Amino acid sequence: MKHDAMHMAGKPTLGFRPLYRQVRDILVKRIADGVWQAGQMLPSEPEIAAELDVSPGTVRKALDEMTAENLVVRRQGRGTFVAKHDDARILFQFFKLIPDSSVREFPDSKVLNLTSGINPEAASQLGLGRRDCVLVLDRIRTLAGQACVLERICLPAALFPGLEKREVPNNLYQLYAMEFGVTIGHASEKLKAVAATGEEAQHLGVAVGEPLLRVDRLAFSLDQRPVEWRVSLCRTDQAHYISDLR
Amino acid sequence: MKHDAMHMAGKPTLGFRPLYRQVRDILVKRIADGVWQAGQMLPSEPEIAAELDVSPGTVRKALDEMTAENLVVRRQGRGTFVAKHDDARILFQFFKLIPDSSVREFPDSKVLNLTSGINPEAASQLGLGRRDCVLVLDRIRTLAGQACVLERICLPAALFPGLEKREVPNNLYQLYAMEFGVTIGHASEKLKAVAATGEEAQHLGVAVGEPLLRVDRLAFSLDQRPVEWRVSLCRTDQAHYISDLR
DNA sequence: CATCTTATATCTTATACAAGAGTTGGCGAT
DNA sequence: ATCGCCAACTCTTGTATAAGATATAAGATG
Repeated sequence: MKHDAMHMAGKPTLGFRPLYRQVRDILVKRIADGVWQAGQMLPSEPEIAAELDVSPGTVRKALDEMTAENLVVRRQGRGTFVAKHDDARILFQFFKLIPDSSVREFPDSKVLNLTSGINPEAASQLGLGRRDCVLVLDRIRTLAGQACVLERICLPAALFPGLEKREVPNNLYQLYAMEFGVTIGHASEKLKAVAATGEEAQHLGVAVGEPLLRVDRLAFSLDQRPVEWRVSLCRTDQAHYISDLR
Repeated sequence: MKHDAMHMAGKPTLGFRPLYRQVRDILVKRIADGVWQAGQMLPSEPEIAAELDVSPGTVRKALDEMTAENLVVRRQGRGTFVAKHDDARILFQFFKLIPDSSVREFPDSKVLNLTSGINPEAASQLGLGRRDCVLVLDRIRTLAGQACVLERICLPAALFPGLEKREVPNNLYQLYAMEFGVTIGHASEKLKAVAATGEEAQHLGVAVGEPLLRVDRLAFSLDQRPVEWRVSLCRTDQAHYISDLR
């Protein structure tokens, strides 16, 4: 009775999704749509199960996957909560640069520039039309008292209306989620070592030609669409980028 | 009856491990000890369950975790197999450098040097005594026809007896597993951008001072002990290092 | 104010059945 | 008699569900 979906098409296995994955999709969509907001507690597993008319174990398996993706946080005896980008664990999910000889810390930011306009290269990266409006934010970040990262962040203007006229906070991904309903789910980064150009060197306080770590990041929202393109140039003389291979 | 372990100590919760995790530990140990070798098929879930006197679902949950850690590979209808380092998926688990404009490929290697002796710095990284013997392997790797990576690999000599007198293959982690019973479970890498020194520049065919990506990797065996320290210097003018953030 | 009870959340374990993948053996055509 | 095909069998992992254990916090109780 529960497997009607798989028998609708001609071939049973084509287009079939397990029940727990369908449940997962429903729950993810609710978070993406802001029905359940960051930090908020979800209904209990039995409640969700009753509402969707599945067994609690199936809901649980859906939440297992979402936990593995850092989308929700579970606490036994308390409940299940939508992951928030200011939790210590989630904060460093997307910030991989740490000082060589001290504990992990979150950097300060100073905005250099914030404009909007046509930008074919960024539009292409973000999967937009060549003439779609793109927001471009330049800023410099400070780690352990030293100017350390110079970055350019490109966003689809359509998704972030009014961002230009706003005070830009340090924690961008929290802003995206709270004010614009855009939750970053994952990102893929490409790293290179490059030589500092004149302007870059000046901003970071290093000599021209000095090696910098160039991090090219494309970040995706919960519905798997690219929503941020970011290129960061990092001094790595007193810090390093960490990557865990499992 | 199954929870005796938790009642032995004063506090119930201290030192208590769920049954499925105990099963996981047993299975991991069997792989680590070579009882089940790379590529080999494990007994079926019901068989393992009967042998350990737990329910199949418990074995299954243990294998779920091991699958997530890339330790085993499951194939519906076929069986569960110990992960092998020449499977396409596992191969690139530990090799993150890919050419800018072509498909992923695995590099060739040419050994420059292989020695053994005292090396306090490497010994410290590997958690050995300062005077324990360390193997040091220098080699250069070629990607898409271009000398691309210059790396130094340090190993505890005690774990790899006779490695010095042996032909060193391209795929080291497969060698560790097959010939020395050492399976790499995970690794943590620290990345920096550095300037090429004279010798480095010569080996890689770049100018002195050219930016290189320096990857400092510590790799751990299944029992969580560091067994390989590797520093790789990479040209990134035609390749990049990828990192997925989830 | 400390302790116990209770309600409710997640966590663990168990069981039944479905789906995928070889293997085997029957059966007909050649 | 032999080859090829296909159905049935049997083994595997995958999915769905349910019941009891454990953890947490709030309220009752002394």
